[in-house]
Amino acid sequence: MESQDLKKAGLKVTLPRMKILELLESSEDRHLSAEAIYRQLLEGGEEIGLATVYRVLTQFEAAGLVNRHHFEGNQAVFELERGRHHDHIVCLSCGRVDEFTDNVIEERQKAIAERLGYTIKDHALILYGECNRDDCPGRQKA
Amino acid sequence: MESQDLKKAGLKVTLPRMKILELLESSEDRHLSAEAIYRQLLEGGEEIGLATVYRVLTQFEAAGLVNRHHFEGNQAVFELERGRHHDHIVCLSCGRVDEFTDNVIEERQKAIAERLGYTIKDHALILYGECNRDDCPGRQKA
DNA sequence: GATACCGGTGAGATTCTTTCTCATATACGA
DNA sequence: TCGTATATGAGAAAGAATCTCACCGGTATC
Repeated sequence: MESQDLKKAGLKVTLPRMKILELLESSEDRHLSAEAIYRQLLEGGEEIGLATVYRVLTQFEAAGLVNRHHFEGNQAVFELERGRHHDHIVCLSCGRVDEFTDNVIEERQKAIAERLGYTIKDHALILYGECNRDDCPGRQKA
Repeated sequence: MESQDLKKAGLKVTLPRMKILELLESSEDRHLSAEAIYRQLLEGGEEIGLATVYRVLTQFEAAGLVNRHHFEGNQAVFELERGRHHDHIVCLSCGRVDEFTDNVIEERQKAIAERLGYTIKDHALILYGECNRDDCPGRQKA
């Protein structure tokens, strides 16, 4: 029930917000750019402006409903916050994104920040590589 | 002798390239945006266009002379490659950047990539926080 | 039930960073 | 020194994200 999420976040339940939230929840690809969301909404017959998509996503981010990532490339991507922190590994050839967590790394990060005199607020750990999927264009046919 | 570096990188020794390289080597702040470099060149009386700064930095990056980072904020920053890989911790209040390395993290990253079926090409690990310097605007006077 | 209010929206303009275009200037081997 | 390929500078252009502002739709008020 997405409308609950919106109300909980202190946001009015409006059609664009609902549609965007639905799309984020149902999309196979968990990491979507604002443009991609906009396009899919148009294809779905919705009359939602790009400005609204950006606005809503920014509100969602502020409300903690989504996370914004800046992977390689120009546009930011958004993913639904699902309560489990994770980092990302991105295929440079096909754009595929996998998620992972590593407690050892998390602990080391905290220790490093403390040692250097920082109060850590956030972190970005992104690995870039080539994946081994058959349909990845970067893959040499074996 | 910067001109050696340029020749080694297969780049013609031109005035803009020399000046930009010198600036990167002598700057107190190791992480400079293209704009910042451009401004400092102008202040130094050089007649170098912004387009040239971007072009040269991109060439330097391709030649492995500099690294490009996308920290929080809109502009990329560039730093001279000094042969020692390191990650970054950035103060969200004052923009200060510190560098660190952690072999444990590096090893874990490799293991994770392998486990997920990726050949790792690069990685970005950036910690964001508040530093404890006296002159940091984010600091509460103690 | 009519009306005033207020946040939300869409379209386009705007900003900002970065890249591109192209005429001119420069480096460097012959 | 000359010739040619390459580099440069200025401005135009592209691309992402934000801002402006008139309009629209609920909601509250009477």
